[in-house]
Parts: sequence; structure tokens; C-alpha cells
Amino acid sequence: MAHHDLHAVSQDCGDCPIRHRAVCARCETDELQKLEQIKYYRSFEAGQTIIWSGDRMDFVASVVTGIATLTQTMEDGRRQMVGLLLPSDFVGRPGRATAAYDVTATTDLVMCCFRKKPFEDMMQSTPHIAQRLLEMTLDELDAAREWMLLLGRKTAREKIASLIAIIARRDASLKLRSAKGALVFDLPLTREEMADYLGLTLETVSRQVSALKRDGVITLEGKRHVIIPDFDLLMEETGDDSDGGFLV
Amino acid sequence: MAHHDLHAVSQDCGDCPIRHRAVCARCETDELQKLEQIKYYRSFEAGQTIIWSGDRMDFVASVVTGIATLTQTMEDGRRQMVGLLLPSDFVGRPGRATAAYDVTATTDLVMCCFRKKPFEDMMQSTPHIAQRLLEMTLDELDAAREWMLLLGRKTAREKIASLIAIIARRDASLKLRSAKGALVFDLPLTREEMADYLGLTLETVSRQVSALKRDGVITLEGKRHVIIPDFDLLMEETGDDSDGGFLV
DNA sequence: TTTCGACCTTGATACAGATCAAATCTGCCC
DNA sequence: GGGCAGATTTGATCTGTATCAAGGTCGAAA
Repeated sequence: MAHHDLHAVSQDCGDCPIRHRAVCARCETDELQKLEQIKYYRSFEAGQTIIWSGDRMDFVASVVTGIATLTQTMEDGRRQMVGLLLPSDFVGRPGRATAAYDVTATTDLVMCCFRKKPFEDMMQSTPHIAQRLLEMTLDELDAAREWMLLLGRKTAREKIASLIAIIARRDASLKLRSAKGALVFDLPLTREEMADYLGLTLETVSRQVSALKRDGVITLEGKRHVIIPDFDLLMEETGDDSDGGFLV
Repeated sequence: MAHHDLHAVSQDCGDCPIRHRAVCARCETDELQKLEQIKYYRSFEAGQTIIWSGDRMDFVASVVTGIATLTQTMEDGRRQMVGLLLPSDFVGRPGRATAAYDVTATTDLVMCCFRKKPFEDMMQSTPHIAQRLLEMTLDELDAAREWMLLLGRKTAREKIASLIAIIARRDASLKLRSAKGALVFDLPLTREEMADYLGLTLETVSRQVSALKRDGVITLEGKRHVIIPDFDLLMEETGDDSDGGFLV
């Protein structure tokens, strides 16, 4: 199945689905051609671990399709997700030899990879890449700080509402939907992954999802399929200022 | 007093205390000269708010001496500190018009400022600046993720131990001390600020500080002066892997 | 020297979310 | 079509931290 995805992805950067959002977004055609020469695709199946924290990591990559997570684990097994990687997000750090976090595919996943050394060389010679990477990193830092507020100060109910709102908004931005009307999407995370994301237990996640459903904030079909009849109502449950966040 | 500090800081980048760690760290002498032309110092007194979230911000800056905080506040007043700015840390985001967080001086503070526009122009023409900024931003992102683990999964006692360890380590790196022996320093934060940092209440902070003191992990002289007789013992209380983090 | 205010500590109690423990649901393999 | 494993829900109870409420400490201003 991952194999199938792989072939669904064009090898031509020109019509790559993340062409205008990924680290290559600002590249001119000639720069893109150079990148094209050093890129290669890898695909992973849902559930596969892509990299273990501490492992040597000799490539960097962009997520093309699918979803991956970054997690940290304490010695006694407590886990915290520290990043959710969506199409166009960047993995790996130029100038660092080993991975700082576990990277796991939560859905089938295709990544566009570059061996680290050639990529670092290109960064030197191609300001457009470094510029875009800086911009993306600053965005990620903002997202991480938004998340710190969530982890440190929000209630369980607010955390769940925030997560659903983030996923819904992001999903909507990919589908470039019409502004109003009910949002509909599938949760890409299990209850346990949601718990790892939110600093909760999976039981609390389950209870709060049920509560939001009972209160009519969301509708569930099955365990994963979510319908949001009124996005503003959901936003009121997140605890954020009315105008909403910006997390992509 | 802040005025006094201001004059204690050399106007000459050549012997600036943060010359080799700040955003200018990689600059050559000629590049430094250009920066020198557009820089100006500002000083703030302890407790002063430097920027309010949402304000127009027409400069970026490096902390030269003193400590500042970045905080986010929810509508109902819940607060979460999302960054602790130490000497050499960078404030502001090129390409963004308004501040995303409140910035507050917690001690007397001196900042080396650049008006945004000239700085952005220099970033274009001076890769060394953009490179260094990317590196610093990636470090901050790592620190933010370390912090997410703390906020999401650590106990109150572990949070306090982690914070004290971070401050101690950072303090030690500034004083370039001998490796062993007791660490001694002053907490730069009130109990309430510590609480905002750690996602706790000030009462819980106070109780856990007292508990660490009672258990001999730290010694207190007055409320703020901390002595760490055995750093390894403190590290055991943080919940982190034995080799320790790196959050400089 | 007294007073004041900011900061901190400590105690009593409440409660949100964790933990422990079953059920139930779901898709999948045989 | 039955059995099984993983995912999810739900219930009962426990506990760590918040909340509410006094006091205590200390430095600075009067």
C-alpha cells in the first residue's frame, strides 16, 4: 500500500503536491533541477518507525504525503509527542549527526529525502533553500510555543477541542474548502497518540471526546470520523482568543 | 541602575560579551562594521515590559546582559512562559510586523537592537547572519520541545528540579567554572515566574522548592540564593536520562 | 523605628485527571 | 461465522496539584 502511494507521487518536482510549501518552495527552476538530482523518495507503512532518537541520521527529508510524529520518551516510558509532521513539513537538522527524537509514520507515508551532505552543500550555494528553512523553522517554533501554552495551562477538554480544531483547520487548508458549512475529516491519530500529543492519558482523551460529542460540539461516525457542525462553537471550547490561532 | 549597565557595555562589537554567541557570531570584521552602524542599545529596568503581544514591533534585538521572558496569556488570565531569554538570545522575527508574545525584563536588561528593515536587508546580503539565525532558531526549537516534555509529562518535583538544573547549567556556562564542586547562584525568577514557566501554581512551586531543600537536594540562603551540593543528585530528580540535556 | 507592600511559606480542603479494572467494539485471519 | 487482538469506552477509586486562606519575612520608604 505504501508502495502504491510511492508511485502515485510524481517524480517531477514541477507537479509535486508540496512544491509551494516545502523547503524547496522558493527555488527557481534551475535550482529545482539541482535538487531533483539529489532527491530520492522513501515510503513507509502506517506504524513504522522511521528513525529512533539517537540514531545516526544521514539524510533530511520533506513529508510528501501522510502524517508522521516526533516523540520523546523518558526512561520510565512516559511519552510526549513534540511534533506532528504533515505534508510539506521538514525532518532532520542540517549540521547534526544524530536524530533528537523518534520519528514514526502514523499513516502510510512518502518522504522526499536528500542525503545530508549534498543538501548542506546546496544550502550554502542556494540562499532560497536556507531562507525557506529559516521561515519554516520559525513557524515551527511558534507552533511549539502555542503547544506549550496548551500543555501547561489548558484543561483536558480545552486540549481535545484545540487538537480537533488544529487538525480540522489544517485539513481544510489542504482541501481548500469553501469557508462555511460543516467540516468533515478523519482523525489521523489513535486515542493513545492523541494522549501523547496532549499530555493526557488515553482514558481521559476518550472521556473528553465523548463529552464533546454528548454536548453536540462534534459528531462522531465510528471512532475516527469527525463532523464539526459549528466551528465557532468548537473554538469557544479551546480557550483561545476568539480570532483563533494560526498553526498552519 | 539600568542606565549604569548601559555604560558598562562597550559600544565596540569587538569586545562585546556576546560577540561569539549572538546572531552576529559568525560575522567577519567587515560585516561587523556594517552591523555596528545600524545597532543601538536600549536598557530596561527589572519588571519593565519591553513589548506587548500584538504590538507593532519595528526592531529585532539580542539580549546583551540580564534576563527577559516571553509569555502568552489567555483571555481569562492564565499565563504560560514560552521562552527564557538570556544573554545572546535573539528577540523578534524578521518578516513579521507584530510581536507574538509579551516580552518582559525580569532583571535589569541591556539589548542590542537593530531596526527591522536594515537588519532584513543585511540578512539578504550577509549569509553569515542568516546562517547563525537559523542555527539559533533550531536550538530554540529543540529547547521548546524539551520543555514540552517537561510541561506534558513531568511531576511538579521533576519540573522544579529541571528548572534549577537548567539555570545552574547555564549559569555555570557563563562563569566558565571548574567542572566539579558545589554550584552556587541566584534564582533570577520569583516563585510566580517559576510557576508560569512550569505550568504550576506558585504555591506548588514553593512547596516543591521546600521539599527539595528538606531532602538535601538543594540548599537555600534566603529565598533566592541556591547552592547545589551534588549536581548528579539534582539530575536524578529531573527525570531526564542520566547524561543530561543540553539546553544551554 | 515603624509601616507597608511584595514575596514567600504553610495548612486545609477540593477536584481534575490518573490509575486500575472490566466490558465492548471492530476489523481481520482462519 | 468464530475467534482474536488491538482500539475504545466506561466505571470506581485514588492522588497530585489547584484552590482558598492565613501568616511570615524582608527590604525600603516614611
